[in-house]
Amino acid sequence: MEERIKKAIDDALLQAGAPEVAFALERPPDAKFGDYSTNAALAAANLLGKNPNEFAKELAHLLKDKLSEDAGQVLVAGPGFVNITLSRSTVALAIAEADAAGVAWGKGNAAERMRIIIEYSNPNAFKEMHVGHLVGSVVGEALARLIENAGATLARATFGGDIGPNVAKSLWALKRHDVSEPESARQIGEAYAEGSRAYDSDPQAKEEIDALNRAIYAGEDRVLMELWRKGRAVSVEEFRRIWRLLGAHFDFEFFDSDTTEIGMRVVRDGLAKGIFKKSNGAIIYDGEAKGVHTMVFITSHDTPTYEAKDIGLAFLKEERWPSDASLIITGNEQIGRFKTVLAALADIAPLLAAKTTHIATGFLKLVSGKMSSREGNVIAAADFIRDVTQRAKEKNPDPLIAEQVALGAIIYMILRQTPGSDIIFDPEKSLSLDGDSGPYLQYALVRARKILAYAGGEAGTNVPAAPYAIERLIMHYPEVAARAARERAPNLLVNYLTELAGAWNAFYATEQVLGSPEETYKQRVARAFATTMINGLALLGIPAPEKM
RNA sequence: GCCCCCAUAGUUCAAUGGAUAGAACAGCGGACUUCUAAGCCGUUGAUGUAGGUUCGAUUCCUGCUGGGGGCACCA
Repeated sequence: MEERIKKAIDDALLQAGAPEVAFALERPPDAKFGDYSTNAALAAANLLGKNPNEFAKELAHLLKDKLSEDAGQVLVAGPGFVNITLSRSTVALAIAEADAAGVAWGKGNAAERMRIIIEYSNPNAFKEMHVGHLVGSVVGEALARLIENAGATLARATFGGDIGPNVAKSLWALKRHDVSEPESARQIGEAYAEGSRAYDSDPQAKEEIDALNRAIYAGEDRVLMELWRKGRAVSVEEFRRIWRLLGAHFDFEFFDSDTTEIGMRVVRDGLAKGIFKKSNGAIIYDGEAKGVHTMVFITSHDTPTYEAKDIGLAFLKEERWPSDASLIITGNEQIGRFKTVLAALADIAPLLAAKTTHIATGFLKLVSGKMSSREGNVIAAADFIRDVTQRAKEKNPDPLIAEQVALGAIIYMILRQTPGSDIIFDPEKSLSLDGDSGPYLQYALVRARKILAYAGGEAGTNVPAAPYAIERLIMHYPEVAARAARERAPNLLVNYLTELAGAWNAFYATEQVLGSPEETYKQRVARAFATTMINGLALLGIPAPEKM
């Protein structure tokens, strides 16, 4: 639909003597302005030095003609917007299309020939996954699904930390307590906190931990490496459990230890070419000239920093899964770090750097302040999910439904905001199960499903004279899904689905479906709504319960 | 000290340079003998500050105030 209208506007502009004007075509802020609105006349009149209102009238006239039976009304409003209200039959056709398309409803082709690799979640083994880590997993998975829905061929990657000083801290404390068989992510996480405190307060511990770190890189101490392998396995098992809950899965699980060798090699090679330089025994990238932070890539102890590993990973990804674009999703505290890494990569491999994009997610913060695993005021991801599930059980004791509702609430909370901005939540009040929330969307769907369970017979006859508000919203779904993918902004889809659920709930409250004169048509609307909601929730990773 | 980000209602969030700045929660007030009240309807209430660009600024630019993040051997 959107494409047809765009084409008509292009043609009309050409005919009016204003070809190639950039314009916006959007859903107007208020339904009374119609189904589509364009500023084309404003833009063109500006360029031609004409009166916007008069030009808009001319354009509206031409458009009405070109759209023929699609257009019910084409009107000029405000400073010179051209507003298009579709005809009854065109809206009904869109609803029939949504109904018939099923799971294919809303699939796009904008990214059809693209191979895209997306990296997210990036947990640290030897630390417990806390609620903050949910953000990257949830945002990454939603983006992955949106981009896939836009037609791209996608690979999901995650880059886990399994080597480096933080690992040494955890192992140091485990050794201290003579643990040789770590049993839980919690135990390992607590060991990390202990090692971390000792590192900061006890000089002798610091020395031991630093030595341990080098020993892990060297990999020659068999007892130590055995403990490392076991601890890592326990951590990874926990990550996978949480990924499963969130519906995330990865084609590639990379680890630090996979990237150290190639990262070191590339950086040393860059040193020879003058891209990096030596400073106090370390190999650094001097970012001054490019306006980025100067950072160490290889330490004076000849161990790689995360920066060198990121460089190594970029090459490793390219080797394993060549792509047209590479997306890396991390917390926004890493923005500065990635500017340096990408600046360095641009010097080493310009093409690789050009197709790599860093996307920052917001930080999840407590009302009381920020969480820190060393200070121990963290909420473990697993505990958090369990607590919210518990609260959901107060309304519905069914364990499966409670879990679906809880995950819906958590994912919604994370995805509803503009990407990159911090998320603040109050663990006391916890998070919302009503109003603007995941369960609000789920509940609207469940009500539609209930009607459809009762309904039967063929649908689509008895079309009421004027479209319902819900119909006019449903038909915009493919455009919203496409835009959310293009702008890497799942919140656009969240906002839309919330509005959609509200329109459905209003419809539900005022319109009897079963037994009404327009029953068969209303059933079709209900099915089109359910299809849209199911597909939309799936893109976000929010479960779609059968009952609530 | 330098770099980046942010500031919208009591609170948590929206708003490709465009139309009367939208929701939700909290508050206040309603409806309902009907397909599930995690719902529906009504209502009170906001762009930090001073300028600039523009036909038009929450949006772009500059100063100020306030907050967050980052800045060589941590991730």
